Amino acid sequence: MQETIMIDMRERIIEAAITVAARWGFTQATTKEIAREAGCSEGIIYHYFTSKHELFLAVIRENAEEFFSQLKLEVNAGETAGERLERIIDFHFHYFTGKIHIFQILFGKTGDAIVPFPYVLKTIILPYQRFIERVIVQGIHSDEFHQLNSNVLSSSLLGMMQFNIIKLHFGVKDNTVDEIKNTVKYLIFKSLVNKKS
Amino acid sequence: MQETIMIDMRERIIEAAITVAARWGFTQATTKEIAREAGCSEGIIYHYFTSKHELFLAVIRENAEEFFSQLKLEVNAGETAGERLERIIDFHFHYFTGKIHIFQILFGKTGDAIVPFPYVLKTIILPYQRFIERVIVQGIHSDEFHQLNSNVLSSSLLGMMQFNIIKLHFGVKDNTVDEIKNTVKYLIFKSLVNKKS
Amino acid sequence: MQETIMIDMRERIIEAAITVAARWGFTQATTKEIAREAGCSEGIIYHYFTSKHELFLAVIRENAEEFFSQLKLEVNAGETAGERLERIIDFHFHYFTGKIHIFQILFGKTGDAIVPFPYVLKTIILPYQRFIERVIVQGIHSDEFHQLNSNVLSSSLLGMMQFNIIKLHFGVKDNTVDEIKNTVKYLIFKSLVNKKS
Amino acid sequence: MQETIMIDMRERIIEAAITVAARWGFTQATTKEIAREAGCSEGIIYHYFTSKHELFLAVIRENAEEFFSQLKLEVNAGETAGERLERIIDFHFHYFTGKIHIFQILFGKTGDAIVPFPYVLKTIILPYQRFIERVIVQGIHSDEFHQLNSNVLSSSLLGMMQFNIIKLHFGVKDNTVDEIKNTVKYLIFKSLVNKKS
DNA sequence: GATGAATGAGATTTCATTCAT
DNA sequence: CATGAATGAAATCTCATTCAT
Repeated sequence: MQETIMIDMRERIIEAAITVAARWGFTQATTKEIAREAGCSEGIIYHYFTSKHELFLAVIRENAEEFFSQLKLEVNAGETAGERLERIIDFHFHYFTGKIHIFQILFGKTGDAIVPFPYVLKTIILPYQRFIERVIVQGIHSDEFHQLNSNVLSSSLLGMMQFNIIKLHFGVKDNTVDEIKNTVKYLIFKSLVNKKS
Repeated sequence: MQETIMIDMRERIIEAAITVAARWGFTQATTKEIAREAGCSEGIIYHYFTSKHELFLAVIRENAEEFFSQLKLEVNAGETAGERLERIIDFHFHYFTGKIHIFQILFGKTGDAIVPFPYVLKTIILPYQRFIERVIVQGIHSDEFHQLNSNVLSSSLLGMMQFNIIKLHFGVKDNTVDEIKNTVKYLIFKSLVNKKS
Repeated sequence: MQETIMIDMRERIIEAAITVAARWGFTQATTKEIAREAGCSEGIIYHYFTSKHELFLAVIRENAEEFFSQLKLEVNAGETAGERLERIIDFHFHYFTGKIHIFQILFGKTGDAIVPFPYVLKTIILPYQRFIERVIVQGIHSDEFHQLNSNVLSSSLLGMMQFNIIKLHFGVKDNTVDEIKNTVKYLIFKSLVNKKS
Repeated sequence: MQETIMIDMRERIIEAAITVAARWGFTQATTKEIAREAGCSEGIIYHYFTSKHELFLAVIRENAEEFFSQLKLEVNAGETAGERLERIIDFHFHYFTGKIHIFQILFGKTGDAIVPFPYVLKTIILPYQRFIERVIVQGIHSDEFHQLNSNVLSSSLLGMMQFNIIKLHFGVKDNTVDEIKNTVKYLIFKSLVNKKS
């Protein structure tokens, strides 16, 4: 009857799966709960996905695609390595403080019987880290940045952003998003950037 | 029968619970599996703990106590704030690359139906972060460190250490533990330390 | 659109039902699978048949009719009881080594929640056995055959033909069809036929 | 409370499984129904068997063992091939008209999704047929029997016995067990036995 | 203390059948 | 006529917890 109810059931199931999984993880997300959240029967889930496992692989795949395409669009608008790195930080905080559900799914858990962490690490987190690393390497080559361990640096940047966002997500409001962003940027650029530039 | 086998069944159950939970999380750790790992019956678990939930609260509590007492012992041996911060980093990598099971339990998962993340955050992660923060604040007061946001800084340090350890734990050997430690220390001290000191 | 594709959807569903049911029985034959095999939607099945149960009753009824009409045509061409009995054996092996799926439907699946065995027994198997029995009785009356228990004899003939065909159907090629037929005929006629005839 | 209720749960589940499967086959035999028949909870089935499939494999294995050991005991008491063959027929009718459930499981269906017919054929029916065949071959070698196709003969004997028993099992009382046995024996021995012997 | 058989609630998955289009 | 999305009941299987021994 209502227009909103009529929109693509497959999409609604995926949205519901994210919402429910964000609470306690993939395994704890029951099909019953997902169906309730999506406002449909449990059976219909199996019309669109062959199993709960397939459903979550689809959730991850489709959200990862969206994340990376937005990330690249945003970051490539920067010209220097410094600008790009700053855009990465801005985008990360914008994305994960806005769409909090997806953050949970993509970065929040180290493993689950349904979607093992190694899979998430390989398909999402490491590609993201390496994307950041490439920006740092560019900066080093162009002499914009110091010769530092770009791999550990990019991993560290990701780690610090994540941890601060988790705190926010669980209601620990020690700082505003801007305060966090500024300190993170200071930390990174203080080490990386050549005095003159 | 044998004395060595008899020593503290309670302890053996806790150890087994850690081992099993390290694999896929608290919920996926079944009592059957824990009993098998501990070499006892399922029933006896309920003699020592009122429920699976209680068992894991005990696991967390007792490991947290051990972690914090070791941490303090190690860190307080440092005299200046700089020394103490360095000892924190050394201890963190030593502890979590060695006792990998506990790392998983304490820091690895953002939530679980059995042991909700907010509980872990409140009882373990935030106290740890605030312990680090106090060291930084000391350094600022003693003019050893710059006037920076100590809260974000300590959170960031925790986040970057964690992320690099997760990578190691899941077999991504981009760097040695020493390379990681050195870069993390450089990153932190470059921002914090006054030129003169 | 194409005429050839359109010809008798009902017939196509019945054919598909036989093929699918021959695999694992009536209950295991899902409407989804039948629809796939027939190249139509699941819904249309319910336009031609009120239920899956009705569909299989129709499958059995219509195939039984065809079988019996061919059987009678073939057998009645024989003049003596001996000739007729031989024609029954020839026809049975000819028909069921060709139409192996129908054999499975009519004789192979002895009972199922969808089409109970007593129904199959009453509507197909016993009428067939009694048809054979009547031929034997004729032979006895005409003094062509010995005075033997025609009921057990006809049942036995049916049983031995069935068992040998099942073996063939499941790939046990101990003998050729001709070897089987010859031995079965020898067995039956050795007992039945009067020395003189 | 009652003594009969206390006997081995595993055995009770197996007995119940046979009873229930005898009705509509393995697939139709639900764990709920088996539990009801055994007077226990559904869960306990999985304490003794890893799956419904395993349960039925155990049912088949254990009954087959019992059947073959009884068969051999009985048959080997016969001295000549003729005596042995007669004992096979007697035993078959005794066994399958008495323990009707097992007959259903072992010989009644050409296939089921849970226990595929090829498995039953290979592990039970063909070994049985070949056991009969060896007796016939012995008789041929000892010149007791005619030179006939022992394979088709043994298969046919099995087929005719089976078919007559199925009729009895489903209440078609055209003949008594003794009438059937006598006619089957006449049929077989008339063809096989040398005039003189 | 210790065992492990037994329970029962709940999870995933299947599928005949219906119904809006 | 024809489609296939949607439903809901039921089936298999899991597992924390209890309890007689």
